[in-house]
Amino acid sequence: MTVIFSKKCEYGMQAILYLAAQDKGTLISSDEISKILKIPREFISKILQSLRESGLIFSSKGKSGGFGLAKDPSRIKLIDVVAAIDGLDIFESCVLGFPECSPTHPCPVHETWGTLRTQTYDMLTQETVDKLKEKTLNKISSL
Amino acid sequence: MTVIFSKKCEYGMQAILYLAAQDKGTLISSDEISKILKIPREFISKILQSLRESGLIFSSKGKSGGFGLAKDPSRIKLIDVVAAIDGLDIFESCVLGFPECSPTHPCPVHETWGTLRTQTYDMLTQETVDKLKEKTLNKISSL
DNA sequence: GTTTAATCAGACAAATATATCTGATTATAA
DNA sequence: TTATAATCAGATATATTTGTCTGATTAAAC
Repeated sequence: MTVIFSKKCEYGMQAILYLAAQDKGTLISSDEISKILKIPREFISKILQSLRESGLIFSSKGKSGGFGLAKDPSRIKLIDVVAAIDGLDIFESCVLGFPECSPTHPCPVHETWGTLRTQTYDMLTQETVDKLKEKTLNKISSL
Repeated sequence: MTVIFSKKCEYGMQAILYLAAQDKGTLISSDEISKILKIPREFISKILQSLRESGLIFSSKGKSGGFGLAKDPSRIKLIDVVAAIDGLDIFESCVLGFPECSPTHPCPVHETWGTLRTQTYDMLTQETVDKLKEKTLNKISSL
């Protein structure tokens, strides 16, 4: 096994990209997200709830309710979803699993890994969901 | 939760680096590795067995037995340990968890992620355990 | 030869991640 | 006002990862 992000986080990113790909103001039900993205209904439902608690999306209850982005898509970054679901530990802890890996007690790959990690973090910080809208629509259309 | 490599894989890399940091020809017991690296005895034992099956290290049974590198440290790369324990799926599957993420059906971050992934793969391929010996000795001395 | 210290093998246990079930609550639509 | 379709909440179930236990096997040391 090797994972970058948990399933929850992957699904969360897919879902938020899906919401960002909709026309502004439209509400999407968890059922639709589940069907389109092929994610277990109850599972994505939980994930959407936690994204709502994190303030990235909002929800409307009752018939014809659903989910939508809670703020402007230019202000929602992939790293926000990662931070909300998986947390940012991965960007601080040692890739070899050594305890107390730091500049003063570096692991054997401390610097080289640090560079890659920073680049990854930057990428996730620069990628806002609106920048990815076109590509998301493209991907969705092939699902 | 966010993981790059599994605990098994992290421990495996630590252990093989530890073996590579020893004088050539010396055998190290799983008990020593367990104590120095603070890894549960029986757990690292299993991991060492699987690394032996993969041909990266060898073992000698009986009193004064133990483990050592099975080939020249200049020929053992970190990616070998990853391949043996976690497998290389991470370098092929979609970071957003989309099925069939490919150049013809790319996910929204397909290219940018691909670049980072390749760099990571290259790093793990270039880092042989002998190149890391000095740094490993340094780290070990602080454990 | 007997003791000792190591690997080896397989079952078992605990913790975590993933997924499902049940039913309550809410708000729209008929 | 009733039926419907949605979110919400908490408990439960399954799968995977991580870690432990027991004992067999092996080979060096005494």
